[in-house]
Amino acid sequence: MNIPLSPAGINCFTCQMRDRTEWCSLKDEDLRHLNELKVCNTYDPGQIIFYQGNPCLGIYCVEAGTIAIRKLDERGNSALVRMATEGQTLGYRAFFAGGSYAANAEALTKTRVCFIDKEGVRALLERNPNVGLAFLKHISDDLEAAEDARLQASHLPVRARLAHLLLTLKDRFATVDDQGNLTIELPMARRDMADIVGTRPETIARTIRAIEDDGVATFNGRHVVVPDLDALLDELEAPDEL
Amino acid sequence: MNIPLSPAGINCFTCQMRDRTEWCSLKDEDLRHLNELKVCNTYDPGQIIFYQGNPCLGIYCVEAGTIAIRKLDERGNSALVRMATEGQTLGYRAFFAGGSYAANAEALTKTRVCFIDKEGVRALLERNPNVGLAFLKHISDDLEAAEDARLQASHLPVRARLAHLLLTLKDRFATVDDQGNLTIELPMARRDMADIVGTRPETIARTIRAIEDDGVATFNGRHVVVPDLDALLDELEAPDEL
DNA sequence: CGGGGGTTTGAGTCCGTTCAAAATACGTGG
DNA sequence: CCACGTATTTTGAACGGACTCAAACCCCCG
Repeated sequence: MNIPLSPAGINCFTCQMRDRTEWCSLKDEDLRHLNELKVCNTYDPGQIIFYQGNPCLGIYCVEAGTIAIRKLDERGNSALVRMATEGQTLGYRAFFAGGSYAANAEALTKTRVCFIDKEGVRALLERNPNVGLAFLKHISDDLEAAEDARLQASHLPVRARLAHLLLTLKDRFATVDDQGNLTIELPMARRDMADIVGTRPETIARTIRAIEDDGVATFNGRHVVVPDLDALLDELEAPDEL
Repeated sequence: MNIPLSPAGINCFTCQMRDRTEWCSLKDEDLRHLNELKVCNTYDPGQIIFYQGNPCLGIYCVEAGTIAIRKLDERGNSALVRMATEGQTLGYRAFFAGGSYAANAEALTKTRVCFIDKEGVRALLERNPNVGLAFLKHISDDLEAAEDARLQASHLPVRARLAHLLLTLKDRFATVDDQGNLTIELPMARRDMADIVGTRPETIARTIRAIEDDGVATFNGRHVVVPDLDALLDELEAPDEL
């Protein structure tokens, strides 16, 4: 297969993503240090970057591609906790809590990831307190998102939650086609959408059907066309207005 | 009413809870600083310590009592995000994310809380890097708990989730009665249990009924007797075994 | 061209909700 | 200490959304 990602030998100094990461406050010496510590790897779709239950050996920095954080329970139920794209960091929760990873990280697309080993992270945290603050902010945001998701899941019907997912994906995967329609290229299978919304694939299929019947969006495999964004926005309200 | 809480003028040096908080690594000079910064307050049941949507002015440290963190959505639905008791810190999520509080904090019992203002927290963070690490650990644990709760909520029936809640409350509110039975004194109303489990009060009532009929526990207002802990533990499994 | 996984559809069931009313607990003032 | 009004909890009946089980379908790939 050909290489959509630039060759290895990535350099933190020239990394386009750095400003969006926790490392954005690092300068000169510290940045040089990070650059030496990190180890780069590429993954194909479907490959697992780290496994739920494995001890945390360090943290990962996504340079390119899309990754799914998927959590499994004892009986094989799974939930897609979150998705990570360029500039995001993975595995920090386990690192700070000091235990094992609580979820799998699975590449959805071709992906390039930098790994920074535990000791290295610790060293950088010591050298630059801003790194710690950046992580605190990041985790705080995640926590709020997780709690919001819980509220949503228990009070909104599947249809509203699916609409919410589409709007989330829009920010990262949408383009505008020749007719001026909004189109979204879904980065995941129906199964994954079910996991993320907290339901079954059958229900996702039926809900998609219902949304199409109402003319809010048209689904064609992973290709979604949204003629009127407002109509999709309206789906977010719970079924009570007048 | 009489005074279950000792008089004001609390001192961080003698605070029994300090070892359990993020401040456990503070020594001498820093601790003195914290002691001067903090402002103590007492609250009666039902009083709000801070409001969802209000800007974060600092963080709170619970010295005695039980507090409910309750989140409301636009339509008046509420969910009990978590409960906080002695030694826990509140409001740190908003502090680090830099925005407003994402939930109400409401005293469930008589409560004494110390407030540390934003600037003060910042100063302590700078003086002692361990404080930041302690917060990172704390938030990481919260994040995992929140994500677990989400998985639970979408895959387990109400009955299992209620059992889970009872087991959580056991750690903090259970005693053993004269016959050797485990008894739990619930710190909240049915309404709150519904919120925490993510359902309606009616369903909680019915589920309690079902649990009683099966002899797993006996409810009498807020007084719960559990004759056999194992039976309660069994409720956690999903309804599939043989 | 023949699998094989993922997706869609269908029918039936169950769990939890809604709406409404009865019962109980609680706090207040007489 | 009791009576009363209010709020919470419990119960009932009917409805509905999502699940389960199972079969048909589709698309991709070898």
